[in-house]
Amino acid sequence: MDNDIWRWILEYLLRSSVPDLIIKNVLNVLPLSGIDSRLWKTLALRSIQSEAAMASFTENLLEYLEVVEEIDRRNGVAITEAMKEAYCAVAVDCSVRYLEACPDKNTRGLFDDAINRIWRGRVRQMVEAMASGKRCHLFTAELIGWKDILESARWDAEVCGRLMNMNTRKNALDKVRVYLKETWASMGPSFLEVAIFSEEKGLGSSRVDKMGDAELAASIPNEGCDKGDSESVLVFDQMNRCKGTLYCPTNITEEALVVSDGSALHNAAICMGKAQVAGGNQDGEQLVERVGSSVGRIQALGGTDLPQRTNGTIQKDKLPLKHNYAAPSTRRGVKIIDTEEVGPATVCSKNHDASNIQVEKLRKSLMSSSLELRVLVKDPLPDALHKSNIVRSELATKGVNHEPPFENQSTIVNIPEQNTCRSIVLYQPINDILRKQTSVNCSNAQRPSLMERNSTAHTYEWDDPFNDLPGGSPKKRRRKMRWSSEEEDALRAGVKKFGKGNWKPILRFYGEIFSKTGRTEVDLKDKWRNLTR
DNA sequence: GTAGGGTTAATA
DNA sequence: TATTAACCCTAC
Repeated sequence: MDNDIWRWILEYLLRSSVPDLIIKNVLNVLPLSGIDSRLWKTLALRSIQSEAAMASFTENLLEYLEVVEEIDRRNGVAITEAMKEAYCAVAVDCSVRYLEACPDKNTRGLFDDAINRIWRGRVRQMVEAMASGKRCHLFTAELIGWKDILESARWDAEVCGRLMNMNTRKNALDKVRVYLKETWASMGPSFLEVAIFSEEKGLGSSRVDKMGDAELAASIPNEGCDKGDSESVLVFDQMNRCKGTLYCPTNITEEALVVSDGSALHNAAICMGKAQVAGGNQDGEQLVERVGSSVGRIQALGGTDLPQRTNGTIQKDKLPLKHNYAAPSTRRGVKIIDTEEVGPATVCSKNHDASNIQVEKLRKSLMSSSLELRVLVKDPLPDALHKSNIVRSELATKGVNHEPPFENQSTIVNIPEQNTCRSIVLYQPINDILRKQTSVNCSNAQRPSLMERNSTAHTYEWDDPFNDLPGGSPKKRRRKMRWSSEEEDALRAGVKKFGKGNWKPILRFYGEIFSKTGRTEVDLKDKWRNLTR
């Protein structure tokens, strides 16, 4: 199956409310190669959401937040206050819980361990990183303040008592919820949802071409303020459900945009006027690479801040490179679809071939993909359960993750039962199930003796004159390239972040460093073996 | 994609 | 010459 399709499906599932167990099974069978940073971030956020849904945080969540922070930092995305606060609150809760579990001063070994892991480990590393000139956006004065408080709780009974009386879990839950809501909104909907929506609305299909101004205009809900001096922008929630039309009270009345990409909303891409959209071309039919603006702000439905441009200039380089902008010719608007793959973004007011190609590709691939998924992924719920909403609701009450969308959940902290489905383990080494199956299926396979010489490992050096001989000539052996300290540091950091054995994600994450010397994931594995010998 | 054994070349 | 690091190959 096309890697694009896998990514679209995975992103869609991660953004949906399907049970974690299904997602875990999908992750087990999906080829995780080619996962981009946005998808890693989505995976991390889903993991955070799963933990939050359980109303009980583990230190994994700190790891997830650190991963997201690094991804955001590398992509130039600002680290929000909500994220910093969530990190701090979770760190506090993950410490204080042991204080509650072992109130007796003589049995606080677990609390001491937590202090060592979190505050003398993670937080201290941040301090050291800052001291060495590195930027660590999760580091805050509040964090240091809590470090001192928690340290003093080890010997100060009064501080200890105060901490035990605090509801640190609810505070952490609240902070994480705020962070998630904000971040999901800023990321916008998944590509699949955008594609499906645009198909339903006719914006991404050829149907648009056949629609006239009036018909297309009628398809867009008009709610809110007076249209007279306003500009309409379709507003979508984080699940890409249309929330209605937003009329921007500006003086610019040329053309409004139909924006269905939340990330574009977040990253400021509301552009008014053909000439401005097209970068100066008055008929609006010119291709434009990137558009975006963050001049002024308007409040979108659902509380999302919608960056808005209010003057005649277009700021470029505000949006990611790979966006496709397609505008129906007959409607004053531009539809923005994040395809991740279409290369330099284009604004097409006459037609939207690029997005149509993507949607068509998706549609066709999904036909086969669904069959493949059915084969590969075994739904943990029996068919009978799928058919019974009553049983489903019963499961939901038992915490089998049929919870409502996160933003609709109560803020009351309910501790679920112990036997409920735990959160997804982020970056879990793939496929225990398949590995087991493979080992069973191949149990009778003939394996060479360990003492037998590996006759296939003969290779020839680069300069071997026989290397160029046609017809099965031996493969060239690469020149030896010694590992630099930068590479070694990146590898160590990668193993710490992603875990040993996840060489591909590490390679991709530190691609800037490893690509200089052309390292492969096997090289990383071999080097780690050398480092740990 | 990863693990692990084997090969090769550089170095002490 | 022994050791080590880097690279290769194959099974799973």
